[in-house]
Amino acid sequence: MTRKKVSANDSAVDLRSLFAKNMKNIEEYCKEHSLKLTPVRRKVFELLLEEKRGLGAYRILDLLREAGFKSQPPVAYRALEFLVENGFAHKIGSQNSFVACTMPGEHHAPVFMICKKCDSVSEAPSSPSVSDLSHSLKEVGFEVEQTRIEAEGICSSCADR
Amino acid sequence: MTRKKVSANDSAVDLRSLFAKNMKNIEEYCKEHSLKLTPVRRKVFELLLEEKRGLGAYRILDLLREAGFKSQPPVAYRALEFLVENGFAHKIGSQNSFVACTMPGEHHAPVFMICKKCDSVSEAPSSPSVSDLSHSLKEVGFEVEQTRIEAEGICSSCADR
DNA sequence: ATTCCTCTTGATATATTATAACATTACAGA
DNA sequence: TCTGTAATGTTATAATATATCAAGAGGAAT
Repeated sequence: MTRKKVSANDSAVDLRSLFAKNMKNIEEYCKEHSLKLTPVRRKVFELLLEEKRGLGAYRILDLLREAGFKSQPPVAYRALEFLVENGFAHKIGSQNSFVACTMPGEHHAPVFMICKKCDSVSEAPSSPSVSDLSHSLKEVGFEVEQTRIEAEGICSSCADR
Repeated sequence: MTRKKVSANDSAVDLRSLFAKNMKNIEEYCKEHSLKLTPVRRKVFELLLEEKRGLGAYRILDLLREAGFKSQPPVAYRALEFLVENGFAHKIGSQNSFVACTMPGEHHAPVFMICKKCDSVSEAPSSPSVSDLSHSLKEVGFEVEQTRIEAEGICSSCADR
């Protein structure tokens, strides 16, 4: 199995275009569903996209202020609430932090991989085992509406080192 | 399939004996591993056992006080830390609450069923789909050390109503 | 039994995370 | 333009969690 070598520059380009793509996704989605992607909301989403770790609400608040918004806590929480409600972001329960979601609006059962070394949080491609889980819980009489899975461990880049 | 009718009284008996069994389990486990099940720790575990919902640290603190302990927040958090570290309790990330675990010390991948109606939190018998999950994450390069799964939905008693 | 060490608890203060409540502004539709 | 709804601004405070240092309790080594 040969693999093309990726230079740092290439990956920077990748990141930028990925960023643009995500931004575009959310814009379109909001237009289609008549949701208002206001400046604060957009900025918070940007901040989440730019950071591979989860961001706490107060960290976001700081970043908003650095970006010129003169915000108080509720501003950050409201923006996060909007993003989470509409599926643009997820809350990571185990660390009270937030991450961007790249599949706006798609009702999916997120699986998060949280690296103990570098704190990165990434969303796994949703796996069939999740629906297996719902089925097996149904057999115990529990009707699943939503699942949230957080896996702690070591991410591939940290394992490589 | 015939089913024996269970009276309220029977189930109360069941609950009491289950309680005793769990208490005994943890006592034995502590003895075997030379862990100190001090009065506060024991009481907190009792409180968790008695409550089917998750208990917040400050709720526990109140209950400790009602029980005659003159405790400050760190006391509750320390006891909870002890219980969680040793596998006697779990923290429910999505609600910052704690529940008793009935399989002391056994290294398992807990699955919680959280009822939206009655707030009950119960631990599901661990299902094979969880190890499937670990495998599929391994294929993405992530080495899972621990998983925490929280499923929200409707429990069987609430569904019956 | 005394000393020493370690673990646990006591107590105070403070950090961090989150929301309640109400005033103001923005903006779409009648 | 009026008017209603949604969004933001602002202040205050609630809820959750930890840092720090002092004091006590109990085991094990001498």
